[in-house]
Amino acid sequence: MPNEKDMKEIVALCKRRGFIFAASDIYGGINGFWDYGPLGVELKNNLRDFWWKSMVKNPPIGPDGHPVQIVGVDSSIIQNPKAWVASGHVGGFSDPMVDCRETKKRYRADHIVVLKPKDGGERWIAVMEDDDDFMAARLKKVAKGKTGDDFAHVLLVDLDTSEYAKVLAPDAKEVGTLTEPKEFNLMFESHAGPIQSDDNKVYLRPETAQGIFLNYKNVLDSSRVKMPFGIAQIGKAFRNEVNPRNFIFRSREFEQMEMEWFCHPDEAKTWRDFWFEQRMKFWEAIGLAGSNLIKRDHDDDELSHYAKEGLGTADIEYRFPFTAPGYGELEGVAHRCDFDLNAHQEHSKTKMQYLDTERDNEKYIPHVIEPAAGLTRGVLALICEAYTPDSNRPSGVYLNFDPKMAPKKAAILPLIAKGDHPKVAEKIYMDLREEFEIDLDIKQNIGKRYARQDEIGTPYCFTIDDQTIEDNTVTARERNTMAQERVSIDKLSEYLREKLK
RNA sequence: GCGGGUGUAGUUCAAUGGUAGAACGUCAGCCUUCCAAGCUGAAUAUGCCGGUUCGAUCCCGGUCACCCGCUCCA
Repeated sequence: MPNEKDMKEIVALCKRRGFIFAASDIYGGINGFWDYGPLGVELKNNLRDFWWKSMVKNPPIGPDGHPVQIVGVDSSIIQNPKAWVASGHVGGFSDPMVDCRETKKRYRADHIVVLKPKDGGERWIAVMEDDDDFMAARLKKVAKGKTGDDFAHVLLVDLDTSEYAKVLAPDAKEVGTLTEPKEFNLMFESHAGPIQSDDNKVYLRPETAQGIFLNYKNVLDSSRVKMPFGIAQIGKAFRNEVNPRNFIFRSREFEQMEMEWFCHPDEAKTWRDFWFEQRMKFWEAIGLAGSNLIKRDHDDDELSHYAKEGLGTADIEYRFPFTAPGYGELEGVAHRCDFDLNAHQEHSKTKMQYLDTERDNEKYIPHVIEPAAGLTRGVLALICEAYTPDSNRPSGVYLNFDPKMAPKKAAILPLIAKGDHPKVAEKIYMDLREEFEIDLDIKQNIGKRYARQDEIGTPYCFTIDDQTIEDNTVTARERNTMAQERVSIDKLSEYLREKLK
């Protein structure tokens, strides 16, 4: 299947050409961490800068026909731990899990209900919470037709672990196979200061959003922003994922691009719809168009703690090779209500109310619409989308990056490594590199060099030949079609500028 | 965290209880007027730790990493 996008080959290409390496490769790697190589960092920066431009520097026109207002921040990765208590991450970002020694299955301890026979029977039957079908089937099988009413219902987490010996696990045949609950804390911990104790325990942020909420008041007091407005941030975030998988898709250290849009509660729906549409346009503008990009609304039972009320969350998902025919999340647009500002107001005793002079001096805590995108997931989507096997060209594959995203915009290639060609090439290179990311490649035959540029997704190659010496034109070779045209040397900047729009 | 699989050069693959090979890629030189051409040469590998053995890349144990399936995934 020559035209299938094979994840193994994509990963190999990423390493071979310097996009993405396993972190600490020479020590055998480390699970859940990846490094960006010379081309990977260019690609990531291009995506990052395009996001910043489309949010902060040149934000879209709002529904009322006027440009919206968004400012940026860059907050610390480590915050006062109270911030994570207030945000709900200390309490809610960890789950107690139990394993079954017999069946090797794992369950959320707080989702298991234990049925204690009212007649004093010694076998306590564990079932999934809120799953009546499962309970009925289970009781039919192991309790001879008794019903739920014949039992006292107790949460597993409320049992003493010494009582686990009586518990029959949900899929087990024998009692007493459940392990003690283990905490799965998804937040990385460290210590601020050289002496480790509980007193100076700190967390590496699991999302960049809280750094925005913590600075909401500072920004409001210093920046002359008015409701509605946004605060944007790009940065690293850390999660102790149980099981990092799928290359850089689920890693323990990753990068987010988040914008918190503050607005009057009555306008939340308008802005939620507006931002979702804008975010779709963003990804489409850099090449993720078509059926590989979809919208998906979250089901009620998967909503975050902050989004249970309100309008919920809608994801923008991309069909990665490893999720196909399904999709994987690229970005979520959530209605966080006033959850975060309320929580911080309560915990920090700092007033988060906004005095809206344009609404008759109404005081309110604004609602938040949050478009939160994965930068590193975006990079992966761009690579997967661009990866194009093509048996008709020497490289066998090329990366069809949108020119705006391509790590190198053009390569300058003297046809022959001798005579005047290299001199002219170097001059063109020096001129163009002031404005664009440019490769200068002199050695080896021209076919090899075209092929190499195809593999790293360089959209244009400018080749210097004898005619160049006579009339100051070069051949411009286009990556996708391999078509060539002659362009005047003094028009090359303009040529690239036009193509990169 | 569980189960299964895989670890040999940058990549894709060979081979072997006793000197680890190839192709492509990379680098250098020659050649070359437009798509990995040709010639010459070079560098680079048995994931890591331990055991058995005279000798282990090969057998065994552990570990790490990756892949698949569960589980999990604010």
